[in-house]
Amino acid sequence: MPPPDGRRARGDRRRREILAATLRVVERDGVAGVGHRSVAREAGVPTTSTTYYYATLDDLLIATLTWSADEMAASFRRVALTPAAVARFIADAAGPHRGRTLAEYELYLLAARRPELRAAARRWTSLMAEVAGPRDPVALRAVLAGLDGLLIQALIADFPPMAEDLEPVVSLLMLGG
Amino acid sequence: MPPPDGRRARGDRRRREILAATLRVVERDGVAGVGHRSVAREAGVPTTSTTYYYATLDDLLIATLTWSADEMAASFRRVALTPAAVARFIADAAGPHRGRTLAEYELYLLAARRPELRAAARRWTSLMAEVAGPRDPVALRAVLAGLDGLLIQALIADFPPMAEDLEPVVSLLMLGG
DNA sequence: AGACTAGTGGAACAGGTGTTCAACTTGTTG
DNA sequence: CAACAAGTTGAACACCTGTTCCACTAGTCT
Repeated sequence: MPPPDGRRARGDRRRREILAATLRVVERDGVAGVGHRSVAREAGVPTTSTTYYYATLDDLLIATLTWSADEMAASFRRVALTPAAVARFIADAAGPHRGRTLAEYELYLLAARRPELRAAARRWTSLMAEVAGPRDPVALRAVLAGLDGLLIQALIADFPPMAEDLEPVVSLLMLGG
Repeated sequence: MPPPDGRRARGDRRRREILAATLRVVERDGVAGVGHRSVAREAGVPTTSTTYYYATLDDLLIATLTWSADEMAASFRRVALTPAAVARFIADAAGPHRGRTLAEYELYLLAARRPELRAAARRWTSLMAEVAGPRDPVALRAVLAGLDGLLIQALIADFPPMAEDLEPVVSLLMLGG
């Protein structure tokens, strides 16, 4: 294997820091708040380094949102497929991880206008489909749609819903299959 | 009744034209594309008239999105509560009325960050709840979430789904109640 | 008639934007 | 060592932004 290049190692670290800073900005101010300067300020680096690692703002945004979607999908993979556990996941997504969930739906909206982002946006639903195995596809679509709807509606509720309140709804949706 | 003031009549007309133009811009380019100049160009009016009728860009955006949400809710009111009709509604929303539906979800996202927009964003779900009457609230929430999810997933599909494909899923969701 | 009001629209201001450039440091390789 | 590559960064460019100002027209009212 090739000897590690110290420069590239530091570069990769900085690239990841910029990505993480961008995600924080999206969580706080939405996609609209992302700019070379705002991200650079958040990451504590000069303005030019964001353009060094991501030629255009679009590249930066796309890289950030797909990365975030991957992380969210991965975290969902660790959820047991019981109504209680899924209800807890939704409650957490709308509460403690609200910013991350918002970022996910910003990606949805961007994907609606840009085909190249769609695969990333569908990541967690297609992962779910894979995990669920070869069940009734109609029931599966119903569950996935229901969970997506519960999530987005939780985001525009005045107070984030509690897992106990979500559980019967989730249960009903999952029983459909 | 007071005699009509020609100036105010024209003014109101222009105000509505600006609103409609803003909605067209949102449909085409998203909330990000809304600016005094882009809207004015779309409406065929000088840049200053948008600020004359809506003091700030925010006012304009909020007025546009809540108006659009009201219209969408009203159009849903005319839908028969059968799986076939609802499936048709979703297919239309993701196909011919795609732009309008996208605008609706831009409002969702904005509402997630701004409490004052939430009532408007929840308009169509609360209207549905009212129409459905005093049914099982758990089943109702499941249906509403399912429809919302079907809509948003239809927006990030590679091809807008057809009503016939949606119908069994809608049917399953509605049978839950 | 004159006074008042609603609406119009061109010009401009101050500030922010994405991106480019070129000089620079630091690390790696022959 | 010299030659090259990777990364760093302040300054600057051209452009676009929201908003304000003000002179102006045209309806309405007494």
